[in-house]
Amino acid sequence: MLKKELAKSYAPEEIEERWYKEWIESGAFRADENSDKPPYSIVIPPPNVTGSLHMGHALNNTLQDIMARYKRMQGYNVLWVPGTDHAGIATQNVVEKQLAENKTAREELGRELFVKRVWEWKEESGGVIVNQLKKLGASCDWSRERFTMDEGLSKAVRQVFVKLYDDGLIYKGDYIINWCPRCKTALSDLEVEHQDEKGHLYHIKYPFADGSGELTVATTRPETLLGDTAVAVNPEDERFAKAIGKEVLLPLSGRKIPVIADAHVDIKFGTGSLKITPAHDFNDFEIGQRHKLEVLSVMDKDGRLNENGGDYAGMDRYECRKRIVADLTEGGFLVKIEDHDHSVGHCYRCSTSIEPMISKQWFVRVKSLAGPAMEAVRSGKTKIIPSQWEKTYFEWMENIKDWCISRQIWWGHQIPAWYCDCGELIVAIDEPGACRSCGSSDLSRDEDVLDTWFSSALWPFSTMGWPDETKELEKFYPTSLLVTGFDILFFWVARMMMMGLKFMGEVPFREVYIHALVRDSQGQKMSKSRGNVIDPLVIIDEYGTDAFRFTLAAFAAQGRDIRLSEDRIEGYRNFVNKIWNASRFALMNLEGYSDDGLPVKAELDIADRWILSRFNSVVADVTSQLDSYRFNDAAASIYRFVWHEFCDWYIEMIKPALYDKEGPGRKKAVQAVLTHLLKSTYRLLHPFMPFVTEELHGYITVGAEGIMKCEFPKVDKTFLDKEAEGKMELLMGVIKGVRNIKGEMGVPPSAEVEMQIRGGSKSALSTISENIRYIKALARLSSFSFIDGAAPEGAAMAVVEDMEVYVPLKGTVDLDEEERRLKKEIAKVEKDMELLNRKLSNQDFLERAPADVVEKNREKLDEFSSAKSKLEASLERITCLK
RNA sequence: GGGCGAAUAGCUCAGUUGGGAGAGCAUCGGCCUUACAAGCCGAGGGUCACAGGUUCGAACCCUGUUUCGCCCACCA
Repeated sequence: MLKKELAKSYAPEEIEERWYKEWIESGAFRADENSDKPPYSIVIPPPNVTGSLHMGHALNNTLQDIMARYKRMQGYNVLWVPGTDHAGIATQNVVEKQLAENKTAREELGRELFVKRVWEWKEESGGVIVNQLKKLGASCDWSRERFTMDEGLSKAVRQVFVKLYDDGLIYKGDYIINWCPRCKTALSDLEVEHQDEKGHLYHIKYPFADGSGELTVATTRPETLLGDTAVAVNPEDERFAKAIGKEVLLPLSGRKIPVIADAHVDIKFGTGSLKITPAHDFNDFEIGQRHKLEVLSVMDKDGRLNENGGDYAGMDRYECRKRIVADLTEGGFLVKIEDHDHSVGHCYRCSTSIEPMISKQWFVRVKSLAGPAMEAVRSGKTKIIPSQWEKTYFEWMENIKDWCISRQIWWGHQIPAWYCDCGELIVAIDEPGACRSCGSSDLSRDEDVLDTWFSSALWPFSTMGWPDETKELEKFYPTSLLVTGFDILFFWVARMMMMGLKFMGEVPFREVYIHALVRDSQGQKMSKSRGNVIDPLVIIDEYGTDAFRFTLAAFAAQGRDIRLSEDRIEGYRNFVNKIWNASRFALMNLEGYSDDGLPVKAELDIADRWILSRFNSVVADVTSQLDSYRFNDAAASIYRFVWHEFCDWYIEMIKPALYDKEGPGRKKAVQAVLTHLLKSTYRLLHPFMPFVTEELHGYITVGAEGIMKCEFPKVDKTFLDKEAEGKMELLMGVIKGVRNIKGEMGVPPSAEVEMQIRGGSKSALSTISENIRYIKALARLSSFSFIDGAAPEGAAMAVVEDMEVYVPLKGTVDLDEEERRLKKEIAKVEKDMELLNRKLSNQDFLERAPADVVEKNREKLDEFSSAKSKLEASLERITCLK
């Protein structure tokens, strides 16, 4: 029997830990690859192993968990694959920092030892975020946890690389790339973050070699001057028509370089002539290609001037800039320096200014992969939600550039390419024993590793065992849903689309839900490097996981950033407590009750019919809201129902029955409805608040299985009851009318008053008399009567539908107060009437608006006008009494 | 330079085919009414950024403006 006493308020810590452990032990999260239930699969966006849970993760994983739990309860065979990403540069940086603290460096350790060291770090500290996800309640199938550098996933990476290479989609070559002088590696275009910086525009004279004057160029980067191999002007620019084809002398060096014409040069910008440094600027590189200019590199991998830098060799790039400017000034070459704001690229991992450099790198030719990836979205094979992101996706895909995939770091998937002294390049899945050309066994492997996102791109199928043909792939690929932030739409989503289609011949996911970013109070993205992070774990400690999760869901409106407010979290913490206490109340009143399910309809009272109707209507709402990823709407629907319908009204209405004041039959019926509703509400809430619902569910269902084995509530249309809802509206209206009078007239809520009702339709009156006990209890009445004839003297009055509700306050009634109150009510009604009158006297409205709209407005006007005359009559009587 | 989004109550935000403006928090007044003071009852509070347009009717659709945010882009 149910006889447990709950604590007075909900204390999350112990309960959360206990239940998570229980779920893991019972295998509740495990997907069954042999089950014939319909599959539903999600792969987690793998957090960096270096990471710790931030708000973005919390939101992302809460939404995934809501869907996973929802679908599981709906009877799907749910697979949620968890795992982490090796995060090449980020992880390497972490370990390098540790080495630096010990006054050593990776170069001193050597590659093998360094990589070993990173693995050790990963084994020790890499699991932090996984445990934090568990605190969040994430129902991942941990038995299938993956890491992007697991053996299986690494094999998948090599296989993909080889296939792309064999298909001519991977090539190696000398190109200008983004170089981070601190990480000492190439970066893809996406890994460069542009920021506006205040800089200068230096105007520098380049004298003509024939002594016929000079050209003045404008540059922001004078330190690259020694790498200039031309000066360009626009062919349309009449000012420089004669200069084209001449030569100029490079200042500080005297080297002769040609003046060329190229349409890229903007006539209106700067001086109209542009120095060309093909080795250190993306545009200049292209211009150089067009004009077959020499590519002269003047900088080394540290960002220092190299041997081509003459006197400046060995100097840091910024130091060099100062020196060159000084020397130009001294040599009379510097015309002027202007302030100039421009955007400068920075490394997304360490924020160092990017240096464009020529370097031999590996690239993926992505154009041919992008086509099918676009087509899949266009045709609806993959749906992006909210759909406005599709446009962004298409635009990027259409302008996609080759992807630089090699990185000059050690932590990651080493490129499966081997070189032989004979010049042969062998690309293979496994290390070749000998050169296939000359037979030499003296092969050296390419030093570079792959971009981290290369392995992430394979995640949806590599985690399921590809390239083997596994049951998992057969059952769970394509995955059902991907939940991610828009910040990695290109980095990750787009690339998964391309790779999935190429290697599986099928999209990686049916739907992609793009959620907002959780930002700080300035609207900035939260990140460790900015130091503006609010720690979700602190929030969880303070308010509990369920409250936190519910808050995130409630904030997760589509297409809008989230600025987390602690007030809201507190509010939802209170909501959790409300549910706890409603349950506590129920359990106190269920003693001796044995659950036989709902009684037959005939035994249900108006209150029961109403709340069951409301519940089923909310189930319908929540189901459709979750199906369309409107998490905030779903949260709001549940909140409103639980607090403002179930707790505020239903529980209050059934108290007398529970306190044995309405007979044993009624008590049992009420207990049954209460039990049913609580159980169903826990199930409805479980995806949002897994812990408290599981705990409470265990109290109310005796000896049953855990809540996760229960079915998510389904709409039972036979309970949808418009009649009951209409009658309840009336009853609540009367109760609110009396409460309003009390509140406004300074009568304490607990003081019992008399109520008289005058007028009203037959059906309204019978609804009231049948259910008068509810009104008596909730409005706290001492007595009640229907009256005919004259209105009572000295009574406060409220209009409810077509009735006048009087609360005689006799000696205590404050006439001035009642006069004020009535005037206020009248003013309110008049304002409403004015709007309606204006509408209804508009001929065009009457003619063109749909008939039902017109009719509705007419009815409302009638109601208001009748209410108004009643209020006015009452006001008149009050005034007479004064 | 291109694109996307936002502007609604003091604050944080909802508002899904155009049909009398909502929630939470905060504020004010009244309540320890035997689940909950993390609570209960009542109340006040908005020219829906601005200007036009479409429409019988606009927070919502169209045009323009202002402010803010984000993404992309090679203006030296």
